[in-house]
Formats: sequence, structure tokens, C-alpha cells
Amino acid sequence: MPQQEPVDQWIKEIIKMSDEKMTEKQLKIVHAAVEVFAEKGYASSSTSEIAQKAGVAEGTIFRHYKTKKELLIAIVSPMMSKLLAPFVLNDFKEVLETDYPTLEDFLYAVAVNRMNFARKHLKIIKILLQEIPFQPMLQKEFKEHIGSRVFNRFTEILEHFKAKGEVVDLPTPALLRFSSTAMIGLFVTHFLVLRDSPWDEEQEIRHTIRLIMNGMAAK
Amino acid sequence: MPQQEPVDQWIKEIIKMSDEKMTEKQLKIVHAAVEVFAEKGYASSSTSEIAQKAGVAEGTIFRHYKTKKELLIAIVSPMMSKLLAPFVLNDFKEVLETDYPTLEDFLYAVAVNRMNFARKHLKIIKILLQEIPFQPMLQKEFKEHIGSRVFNRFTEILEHFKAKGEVVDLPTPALLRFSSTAMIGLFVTHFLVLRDSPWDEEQEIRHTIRLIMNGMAAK
Amino acid sequence: MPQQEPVDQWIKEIIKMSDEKMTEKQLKIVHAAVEVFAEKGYASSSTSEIAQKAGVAEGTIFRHYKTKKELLIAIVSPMMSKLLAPFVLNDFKEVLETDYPTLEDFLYAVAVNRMNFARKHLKIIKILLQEIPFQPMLQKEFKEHIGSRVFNRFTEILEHFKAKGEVVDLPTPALLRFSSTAMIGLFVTHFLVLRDSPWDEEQEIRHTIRLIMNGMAAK
Amino acid sequence: MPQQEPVDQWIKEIIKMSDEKMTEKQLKIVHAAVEVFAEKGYASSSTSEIAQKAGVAEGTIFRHYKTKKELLIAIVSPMMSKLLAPFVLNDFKEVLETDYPTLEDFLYAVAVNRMNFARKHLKIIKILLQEIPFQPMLQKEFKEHIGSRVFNRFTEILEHFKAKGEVVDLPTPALLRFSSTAMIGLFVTHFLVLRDSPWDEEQEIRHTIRLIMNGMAAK
DNA sequence: TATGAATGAGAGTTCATTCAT
DNA sequence: TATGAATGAACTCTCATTCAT
Repeated sequence: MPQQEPVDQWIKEIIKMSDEKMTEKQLKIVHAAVEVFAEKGYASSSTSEIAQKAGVAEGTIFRHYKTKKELLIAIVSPMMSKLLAPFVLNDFKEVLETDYPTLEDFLYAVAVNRMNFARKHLKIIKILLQEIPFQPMLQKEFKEHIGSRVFNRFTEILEHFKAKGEVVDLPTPALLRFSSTAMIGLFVTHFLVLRDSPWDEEQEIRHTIRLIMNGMAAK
Repeated sequence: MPQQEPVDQWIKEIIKMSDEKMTEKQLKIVHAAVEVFAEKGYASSSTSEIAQKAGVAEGTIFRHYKTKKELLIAIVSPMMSKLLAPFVLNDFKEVLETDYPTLEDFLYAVAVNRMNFARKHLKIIKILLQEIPFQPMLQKEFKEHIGSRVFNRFTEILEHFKAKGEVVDLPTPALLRFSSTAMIGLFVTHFLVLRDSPWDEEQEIRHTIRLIMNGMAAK
Repeated sequence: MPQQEPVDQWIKEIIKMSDEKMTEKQLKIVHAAVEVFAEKGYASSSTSEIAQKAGVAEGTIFRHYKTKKELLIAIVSPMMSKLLAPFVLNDFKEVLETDYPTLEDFLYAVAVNRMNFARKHLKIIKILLQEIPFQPMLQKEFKEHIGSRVFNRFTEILEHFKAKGEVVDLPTPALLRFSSTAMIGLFVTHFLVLRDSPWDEEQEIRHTIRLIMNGMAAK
Repeated sequence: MPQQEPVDQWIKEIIKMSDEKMTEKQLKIVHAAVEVFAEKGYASSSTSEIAQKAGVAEGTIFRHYKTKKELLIAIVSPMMSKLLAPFVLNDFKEVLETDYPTLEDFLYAVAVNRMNFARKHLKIIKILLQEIPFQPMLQKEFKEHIGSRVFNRFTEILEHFKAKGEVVDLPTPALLRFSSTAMIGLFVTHFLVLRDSPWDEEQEIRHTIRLIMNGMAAK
């Protein structure tokens, strides 16, 4: 049985939900906006529908967010860092080495943790994915703040295992893309494509990780 | 050296571009619409901008397409079948067996072929991916006409190799998802995420296929 | 039994249908236009719907009628004179005196004749009534060519009977309005309001005429 | 001299103008719409012209009325009930018996009252008449709510007088149509056809009522 | 003569945003 | 702080009319 707790722990320490300081109305606005954005897409959502769903006057939205786009960014931008936060943590590698007997166990713990996180924030993540191509601000944020750090972190780890002779000698970027897209593919197919199909989450994660590990194993 | 020709052949035989019977202006409209939809997203594109870019009166758009949505569907819906057409062909398996010495060669041929296709129709595919979540008609088309047939075809093939003992004994859906998302991940990262990075396509495809094959290989 | 023939006769002599010289397509256009105008009203009808219903290209309509309004006028304007033609005839009074034993018989003959005419051209008459308030050209035509002559003719007749002591001594315009609106009211209620109710036309006309005659009878 | 007051009284008690709760701009919109609809007809009126005439942004119209048609209905639908309200009142017959020495006096009082009402709301009534043929909702309202009740009320009264031997023994529907169309004819010719002619209203009403009474009198 | 693709002005309607209350 | 009436620019779409074929 893999130990889930350590992973959860260091994540919770870092991620502050920052939902504090919001008035009750503001919270209602954000909730309504998430609902509507996720259903219709940002561009096809109207502030009036959001206001109505939030039980708030149209003007109230603009007291809190100068523009509709600012509302979108306020919702979606924190999600990016939260989603990738654990991979950026300084003690990521340390946790890996001290708390988990095998790499597979560690990956399983991380996967379960992120899966639960994604489940909780599914709608916001969907909005995020939808809007990244059209919101330069989000792209910039990803590139500058998060993307590269995650990339570096993973590269580091992969090279560590390559050095140890546990991972096949292919170019690290190829390995990285292979492993991450196979993992992300699992998330996407489950949460976005096959939303209603029943599944045994533990099994599916295990299988995917095994296939990835197998694929990358030094022969 | 893999043989590309046979794959290309049966695809071209099947896919008819059906761009016939279009007036010159209609063609301009479609081209302009693809451009604008891809850049701004369907909902944020205005018919007036499309008309302007096409060098056509706005009314002309609506002579040919009753609504803006109909224009979208007309552009995007044929792409779905064209994109997945080869996987649906009846002689898919036959080609695999007769024309390629190894499975890897076959996969490489298919991958190159689809990659070239995707490169040519990148913008439309991007629009398609963006709009599937919001266009029930596209979802229905995918589910009813194409998705399930592709799924069955792949399942068939994977089980064939499983029976031969060449593929690890994990549940077929897991294998299917793993292999296809790893492959699609290659496409997506190259075409949509890392658009401008230089790369050695042949190499990348080879690596990805090797990692997939390795992952699924019976131990 | 009232004699219908003489009334019919002098009317037919006068009214020329002028549907000659129309090409087949033109006839189809007119028929379709009548249908559409009557159903949706002139302003809400589109030339494209008319063209479609007529099985004709849109441009063809404008070969025959310079504008949509010209089409309307071409349909509706002749109807006005045809509808009121008998009352304008020079030998109207003569027919009355020579061919009918009583005034009531004469009125009955005219009423039946006009009722049959109205039944045949119901839709055009409906269009005419609808458009008179908005088409100055129709108003002008009515005032200048037809209305006043009908008015004079009826005034003449009523004063003739007043002089003979058969009609009550009230102002002729009041008598005229009373008798004509009671008669027109019969038409309108039957054809426009109670379109589908069954009725005994002969009876209804007889009753109405009796009530009018009774109302105007010298005491 | 006929007593006008009682008739006026029970009507005013019933009809509530319900123009309350309207913002100043909304009132301006309604006024402008009545003006434009009456002049050009509903279908030929543009919301932009209405907005301009009302001194209001075009969008403001659609804040208050979701569609142009809703604006029409809001204007025209209450008029129908108000116009026919007195004839539907429960104490209609009572007033007739207690407050007026003769039937003629009563009819005169009602006629004057409705004439004044019509004069005040002439334009709306014109719009109502124009649009009934094209607005199923108005037709339905008329049939279900008002028309049949007025019809029954009048039938009742006419049969009452027939039983008393004061009215000729013809079918009640014929009597009803005769009397009402003669009366309505007076209104229509005065207000809609001969708009600008001078007239002695009291006289004209008296004559018309006398002719109707005369026509229906038992011999 | 007949066609129908093309037009462009203008239609009804939406909507993010402002502002007096 | 919260409201919601008001805005006006921009939207999708319609339509009478033109004109090359």
C-alpha cells in the first residue's frame, strides 16, 4: 500500500486557497461564473447570466472585477499554479527519496493526489484549458512562472534515473513528453471524454504507471 | 526505411475533399473563416471580420451558410472523419500484414501520414478540438459515426497481438488509452504547445513508438 | 325567386380580367404573392419566399415588377374597381327599375353577386383592406376614381326613394352609412371573422336586407 | 337628456390603467411605439425609429421588452379588454334597467362612452385591428377571454327583448350582427375612414341607434 | 427572358460596461 | 457596498434589389 499522506501534506502547506477576504456576494459571483464559463465557454457566457445565477445585480460583478476578462483571470490563473504546485516544491525530490520505497509508489501517490485535486476543481481546469489558447496573459504566466520550473524539475529527476541506469537512454525531452502525456491522457480521457463511465481508479492509475515505467525501463 | 506509399494510397482513395461545387467566393469565405476561428475561437469571431477578410459582403456568407454555426459545422465536421478515416478502413489490417515487415514500421507509416495530414489541416483541427465540448452536434457525430468504429478497430488489433503473446496482458482499454494518448500527446505537444520549436520529426516519432511498444511488450 | 342573371350580365360585360398578356411565370408569381401577402401581410412577406413558392428565381420577380410594392399594387389595385364596378355602372338604376319587382329583390341580387365575387377573390380583398391604410396610392385611387362615384350613385338612389316617401326622412349620409355598413358587416363577419362557421347564405342575406329596409322604412 | 354618468362610473371603477411601475423612459418608449406602429404598421416599423422618437437608446427598448413583438403585445393586448370591458360587467343589465328610462337612452349612453374611449385610444385601437389577423396570440385572447363573453351578454339582452315582444322575431345571431356592425360601422367610418370630416356626433349616434331600433322593432 | 450569386443597408437583438441612486 | 436602468457599439441575420451570365 502506498503512503499517501506525505504528498498531501507538503501540498496543503503550500497551497493557500486565498478564498478569504471575499464577501459573500463575491463568492457567489465566482461560483456562478465557474458554472457558466464551464458550460458555455468564456466567450459565450454573459455577465448578465452570471449575475442572475449568482443572485446579484449586474453592476455588482463590475464592482469586484473591472472587466469580464478580469473575472476569468481571477478564477483561472490561481488554478494553474495550484495544479502544478507540488512539482515545483523544493523538497519534491527529497520526499521522493525519503518517503517512498519505489518510484512507482511515489508516482502513484502523486497521481492520486492530483487526480483528487482535479476532480474537485474540474470545471475550473476545463475553463483553463479552453482559454489558454486565447489568453496571452495565461500563456505568459505558464511560460514564465510555472511551465519551465516544472519542466526543469522533471528533467532533473529523469536524468537522475537515467544516470542510475534505471531509465532507457533516449533523449530526456522525449521521455518527459512520453511519460507526462500518457499520464495527462489518463486524466483527460477520464474527466473530459469518458465522464460518465464507471472505472476503478486505482487500477487504471496503476496500469498506466506500469506501462510508462515499462516503456522507459532500461533493457 | 519504412514504406510510406501504401498507407498514403488507401487514404487518398477514400477521402474525397468535396470542395467541388463551391463558388470562388464561398471558398474565400471558408478560408477566411478557418483563419479567424482558429485565431480567436468560434464564439469570439465575428461574421463581419470573416467577410472582410474574405473580401466579400457580409450577406454573402449567409447566402451560403444559413447561420454562423452552420459555417462552423461545414468546416469542422468533415475534418473529423477525414482525420480518423484510415483507422476505419476495412483493409487496415490487411495492409498492416502484407505491406510492413514489423508492427513498428507500420505504426511509423501511419504516424507520419497522419502527422502530415494534421500539419496541412492544423487550424481546422484546432477549431475542431476547441468546439467539440460546446457543439452537441459534433459530439453526436463523433460518438455515432466515427469514435466507436475506431475504438473497435484498435481493440481488435490490440487483442490480436495480445493473443499472439506479443503484448502484455493488461486490460485492452488501458492499453488502448495508453498507446493512443502517448501518440496524440506527441502531436499535441508538437503542433499546439511547442509550435515553434525545431525538431527532428522522424526521430521523435520513432522514440515515441519505441516507448509505447516497450511499455506494452510482453515481458 | 330573385332574378340573378341581369346583374351578373352587366357586370361581366364591364369587368375585364386583364390576366391576359401574362407569361406563365408571371401568373405563378402573382398567385404565390397573393398567397404569401394574405398569410403574412405585405410587409412581412419576402420576395424570396414568393419566388420559391412560385418556383421562379428571385430575379424573375423583378423582371416583371420593378419593386415589391409595384407587385402589391399590380395585384391589389384592379381589385378595388372590380369590387365596386357594378355600383358605378351607368345603367345601374335602369336595371333596378326594369328587372326587379321590388327593391329588396334587387338588393338581394346585388348582394349575392358581390358575395360570390368576394368569395372568389377573398385573399386579394383581405390584402387590399390591410394595405389601404399604408398605401397612399391606393387611398388616392379610391378617393379619386371610385369612392366618390359609388357614393354619388348611392346617394342618388336613396334620395330617389326618400322622394317617393318610401324611406324615412333622415340625413342621406346617415342612411347611406347605416345601410352600407350593415351590409359590409355581413360580409366581414362571414368572410373574415367567422370564416369556418356554417351558414345559410340566402337566409342571412335576406335577414340583413330586411333589417336594413325595416330600419329605413318611412313610418 | 340621457344620463351619462352611471355608465362612466362603473367603467372607470373596473378599468385600471396599470401604467404604474413604468420608468419614465419606458413610458416614452410606449408612446413612441404607438405613434410609429399606428403610422407605418407594426411590421414596417423599426425599433431604431421608435428609440429615436422616444429619445432613448435602442438597447433600452430591449431591456423592457424582450422582443419587438412583446412590445406590440404589451401595448395592444390590454386595449382589447378595456375596449369591451363594460359589456362584460356583471351589473350591465342592472344598470340598464335601473338608470335609464328607455333602451335607446341606454344605448346612447354606452355609445357615447365607448366613442370617447375610442377617441382617446384611437391609435392603439387601429394597431389592434391591423394586427389581429397576424398575431395568433391576440386572436386567442379575443376568443378565449373576451369575445365569447361579450357575445353571450348581448345574446342574453336581445333575447330578453324578443321575449318581451319588443324585437322582431329573427334569429338572434342575425340581430346581433346587424346591430353591432351598424354601430361599429359608425365608429369605423368616423374614426378611420372620414377622419377629418366635421360631424355632429350626438346627431349621428342618435340616427344610427334609431335606424337600428327601427330595423329590429317588432312590427 | 430567366437566373441566382452577390450585395449592402438596415433589421432586431445582445451585452459588457457605466453611473446615479 | 450594491443596485439596475441605461447605454451604444457590435453582433448575427434578412432582404429588396442588381447584374453578369
